[in-house]
Amino acid sequence: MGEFDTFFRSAFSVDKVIFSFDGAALKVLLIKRTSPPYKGKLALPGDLVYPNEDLDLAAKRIVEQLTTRKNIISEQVQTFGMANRHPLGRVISIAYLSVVRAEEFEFSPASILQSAQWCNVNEVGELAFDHNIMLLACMKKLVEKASFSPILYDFLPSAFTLSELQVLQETIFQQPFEKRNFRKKLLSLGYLEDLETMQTGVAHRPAKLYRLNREKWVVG
Amino acid sequence: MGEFDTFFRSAFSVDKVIFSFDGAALKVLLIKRTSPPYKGKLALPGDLVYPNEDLDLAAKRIVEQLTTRKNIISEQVQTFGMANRHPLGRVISIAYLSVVRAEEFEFSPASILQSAQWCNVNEVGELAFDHNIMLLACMKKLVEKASFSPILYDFLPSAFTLSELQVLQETIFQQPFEKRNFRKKLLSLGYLEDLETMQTGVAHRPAKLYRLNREKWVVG
DNA sequence: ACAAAAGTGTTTTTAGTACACCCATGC
DNA sequence: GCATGGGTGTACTAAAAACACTTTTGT
Repeated sequence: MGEFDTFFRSAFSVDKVIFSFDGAALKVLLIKRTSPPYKGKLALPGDLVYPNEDLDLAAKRIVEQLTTRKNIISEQVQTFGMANRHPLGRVISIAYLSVVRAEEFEFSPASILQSAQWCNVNEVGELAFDHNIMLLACMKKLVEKASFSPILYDFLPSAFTLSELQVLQETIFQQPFEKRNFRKKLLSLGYLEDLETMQTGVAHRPAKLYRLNREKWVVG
Repeated sequence: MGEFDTFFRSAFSVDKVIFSFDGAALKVLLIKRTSPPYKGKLALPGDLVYPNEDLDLAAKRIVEQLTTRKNIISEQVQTFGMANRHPLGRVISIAYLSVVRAEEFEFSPASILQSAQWCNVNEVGELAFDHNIMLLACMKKLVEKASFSPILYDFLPSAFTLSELQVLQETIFQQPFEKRNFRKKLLSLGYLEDLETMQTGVAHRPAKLYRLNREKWVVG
């Protein structure tokens, strides 16, 4: 038996963990599977990778099949390769992470057919395949990245208030921050720009709006 | 054409980035390829994954083919999946990282046949496949992990001096540390135990030996 | 005695923590 | 005018940075 017969009998898939934030909780995009295996079960959106398709492009394709938006960044997180993880054959799966704003992530007809929905990450229940483990790995990665990259700002609109940012960080890091120290710290970092405009239509003193200046971001 | 024919024509391999430290520089284990493609070229050790073999076990197997030692920990780093990365077919490769002591990593007959050798990571030249990129990704991962896990202690013998530890950290983080502050910091962390023995046979004041108490390690 | 690396204390600077009150808007 | 969240300053504490000399061994 030649190498081809022995080894070239496998497939790989990409599964997407797409996060958003609704102002109170971290959400993940799930679909209801329309075909076996695990038909009818909630799962992460994903697909097999075409034989001549780069992995990163497969991740991009899967996102673009779900929404009418373009240019969403995908980041590889981890590969899941237990021999028995897929009931129909040897399929390893590479988990990719994206962070989006739900308001801008308009569902495509294809994702509506699959009952795409935003679920609170703490209330997803049992998912198809090893997708619960994938979700946990991506949540961990998100927390890691949050300390060293501007990834959390992808959850927010381009203009946001410091309170919105604080609630987001408290949700992701799962700890409360003291208001004055939080504001002092963030403004001292120098990458938030005061837009010199205000919230409107709120039943309390309106907050200043800020934007992230990515050029001024420095690691750490 | 069914799903099987379309998709189940791929293979995956595991490539190992095995690091050691010779007291001055970070080293990586390379072999000389004995078969095409890239025959005769330096490469990371790796192999195709068997159809019913877990990925993590494949990583373990590849390490165990290289040395007479057992129980070496492998950690998954990143998956490389450009469609054209392997000249003979669609093969994605999962890079795994290990940290070992070269003194204890006795080469097996198989690795001697492949001219296994420790190369300074800054002097590897052009490697087979996309292995230069893999090496860089694993070096980055090593630096990341070094801040949050006791991985660097796998480079050191069980009894080591603070100076050895300092040189190691300076090499990995590529920055010098001030001696007194370095020692104060590390001893304050509380996970180094004074073995109450000394170096012998050195032409200067002998240093105290310490060991890592992994139970006392705390994250951060 | 000298070369070579080990070992140690104190001051200064910086970053983090804790804490309480006034402000602007919608209703 | 009152409820709601926005916005600010200062004192205290802990950690990090800077810095120079003495000690122990082999040769």
